[in-house]
Amino acid sequence: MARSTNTQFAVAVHVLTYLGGAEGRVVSSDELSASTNVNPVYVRRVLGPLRGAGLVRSRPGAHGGWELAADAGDITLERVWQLLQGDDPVLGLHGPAPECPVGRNIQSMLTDLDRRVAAAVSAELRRFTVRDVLHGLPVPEHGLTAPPRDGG
Amino acid sequence: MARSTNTQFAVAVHVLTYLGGAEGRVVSSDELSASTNVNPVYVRRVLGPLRGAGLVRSRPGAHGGWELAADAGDITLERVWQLLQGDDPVLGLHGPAPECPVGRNIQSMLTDLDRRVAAAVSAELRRFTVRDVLHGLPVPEHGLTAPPRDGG
DNA sequence: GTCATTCGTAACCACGGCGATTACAGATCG
DNA sequence: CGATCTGTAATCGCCGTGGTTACGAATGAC
Repeated sequence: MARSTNTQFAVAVHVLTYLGGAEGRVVSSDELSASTNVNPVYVRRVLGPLRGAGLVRSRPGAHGGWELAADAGDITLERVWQLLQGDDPVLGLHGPAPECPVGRNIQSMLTDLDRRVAAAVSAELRRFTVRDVLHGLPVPEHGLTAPPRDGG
Repeated sequence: MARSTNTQFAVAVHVLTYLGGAEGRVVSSDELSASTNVNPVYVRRVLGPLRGAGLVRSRPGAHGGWELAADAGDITLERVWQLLQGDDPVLGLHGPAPECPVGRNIQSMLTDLDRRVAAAVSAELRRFTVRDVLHGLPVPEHGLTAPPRDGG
């Protein structure tokens, strides 16, 4: 499934926010490493997909480093999540006995359920951008109060 | 954080659904193991917290086994999730440099964000019960379409 | 009472993911 | 040229997950 002890998303959001606060200054992965407290190599590894998606730019060589390639207000956390977690299951699935029809049916239900939960996570993350993290998350209007169940 | 390759939730839902379809019959962990394709010891380990919460009953000895202790329509998947995943972070957090004020601020933002996402997951899972998994998940009314962002 | 069955739980092991670390090639600037 | 910084591969240790074994206790059949 997606993560457990996977810190890529947290590191990515941290770095993006840091860059958003650096106002165009080019920041080395060493400096980013100092703030995130993770290895500079790991920082570059995490930032790779973000660069591929055009969220950040990097420049090698002396006085090189990283900077945002888009407005902080245009980078949703959903985008970051999707780039780093891809389509990994959120809930975690198992591999039921294929010869058991009951098991196979439950498996397809769980897969469907996972899709819905992943969509809920995406929807929540879509509400926030790097700018929000930088300036403080907006007060929640929904998301902490839950709708009633369907099947009740 | 919560899980990555953690299958406890999936196994639990599988077993609860299986028991819900067994209509009061007492089912051994060996039989549950055969359907879920995981070890019977692991089945019992996963079921432990559910028994503690009164969702299932177990009886040792000959002809012993497991049965539901509540109506399948009263067991929400949110309850199962909370019992097994507890308050583990959903997004996965890192440990930023404590001496960096920027880092500490971002950390608190990420913790807040994780709470919201966890609430969104809970809200989605609250819509479904074991009965829903048994009879088929209801058609989604919301959850696959996302609300607009706050901070835009 | 005796024995087979099943849960309860602890102990130990193997596998795999995560992130640190090292190493080295390529790019860039003074 | 030399210093700096990215890009990337290779390797390592740690830890969570789940499998496996083992043994005690509870229950029912006989």
